[in-house]
Amino acid sequence: MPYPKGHRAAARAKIIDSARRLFNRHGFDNVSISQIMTAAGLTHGAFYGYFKSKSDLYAEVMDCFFTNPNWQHRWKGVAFDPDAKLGPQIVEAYLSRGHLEDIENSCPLVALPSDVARNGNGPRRAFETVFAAMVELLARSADSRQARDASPAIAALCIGGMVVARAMTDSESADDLRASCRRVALTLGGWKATRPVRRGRDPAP
Amino acid sequence: MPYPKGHRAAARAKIIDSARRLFNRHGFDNVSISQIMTAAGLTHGAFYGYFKSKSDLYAEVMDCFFTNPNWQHRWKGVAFDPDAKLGPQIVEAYLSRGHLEDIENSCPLVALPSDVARNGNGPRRAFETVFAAMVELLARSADSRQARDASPAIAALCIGGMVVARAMTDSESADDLRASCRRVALTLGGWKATRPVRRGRDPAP
DNA sequence: TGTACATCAGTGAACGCGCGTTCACTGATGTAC
DNA sequence: TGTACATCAGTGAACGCGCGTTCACTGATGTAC
Repeated sequence: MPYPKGHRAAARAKIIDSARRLFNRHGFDNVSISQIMTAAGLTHGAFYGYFKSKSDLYAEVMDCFFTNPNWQHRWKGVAFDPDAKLGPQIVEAYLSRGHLEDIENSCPLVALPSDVARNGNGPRRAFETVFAAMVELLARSADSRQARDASPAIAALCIGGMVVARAMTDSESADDLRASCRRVALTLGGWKATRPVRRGRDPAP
Repeated sequence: MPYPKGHRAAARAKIIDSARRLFNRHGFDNVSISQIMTAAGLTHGAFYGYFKSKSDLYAEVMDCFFTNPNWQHRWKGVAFDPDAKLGPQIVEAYLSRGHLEDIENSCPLVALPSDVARNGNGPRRAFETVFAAMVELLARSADSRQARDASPAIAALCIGGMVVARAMTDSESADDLRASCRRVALTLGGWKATRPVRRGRDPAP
């Protein structure tokens, strides 16, 4: 045991974290193994000591938003109130300017849907799982049958709004779109506007 | 004038059409100039007689859904009723199984949003224009101020629903999601369910 | 406590490959006579 | 109508480059004595 216990696990986690940030920013196919490994503080050759191939990484990178029990920690600068309803807080956080701008820590449902759709079943199943987890969280906060039935649409609305807002050049149009989606999403869920406490100086959306 | 009049324009259009189909299916970065030119019946060297560079093609490929005056012809197998409201017909067509499966002729807002977000301002502006055209068409069919204000969210809902449905492995989940989005989108627009006449054997969504 | 050693995480040169782009050349065409 | 020619759309070899992947090797480490 020439290296400290947990060394390999820590290195592996660091590689996945580097890959997540780079994939979110540039997409699966525009990130090389060298870039990932350099960002993780290693050289490209070490990669194959941890993963069978580049495509093996795909599914692992998805494991973050909503499925991980610690999912709330993925939202930098947002403190969720565990005593209040989670649904409206998720909608607010999802459509926030923070989430729009923090590409690296973005929800993969927003950053990578086209890449996932073009790749194998591994990443697609991971994507499905994350989406199902998001829908489930929203449905749990629904008071009426109508609102519960609308949960998949509320999730699709949040994702679609962010995907389109990210593609826009004009930040004012993007703000308008986020505001429109936010209002409609909260109405669909039967929720009043809430605002999760922000830790940073992040201006309100 | 050693070649027939219009020869160049026709060849150029064919290259753009090949590029559109290939980009929709594989994404911007996974399609080579050779592939595009071969699909257009030419060799890769001829490309630079038509375009300055590969990225020059991006914006041109977006010019289809909604912005082109002939946009209705882009929907294969769907006949729009010009005497009825267009809004609900667009929602139905957008969230149809036909649109889900016909990747090559997909609306670029669904097929390419992540690619656009990662590329320069040219494709992004083209994307914005197509989105604005879609919102405008939806808003024109709105009867109330409330429905008109919801138009951007309706568009985002249609796009988000399709983007997520395309990423799913399970076609039943995808069908459920499309149905949920369709129902909610029609309600938001204040529209009753309509069904555009289908020319093909395409089963109803 | 000090030293010799076995372990194995990590290195970096090398591979074949396809990419975007360039450019000297080819050859089918419409035109002029 | 027949021929010689100028035009220019298209060809395909060549370029430098970075990719994913392999593998013989290095060298820092914890362990045994």
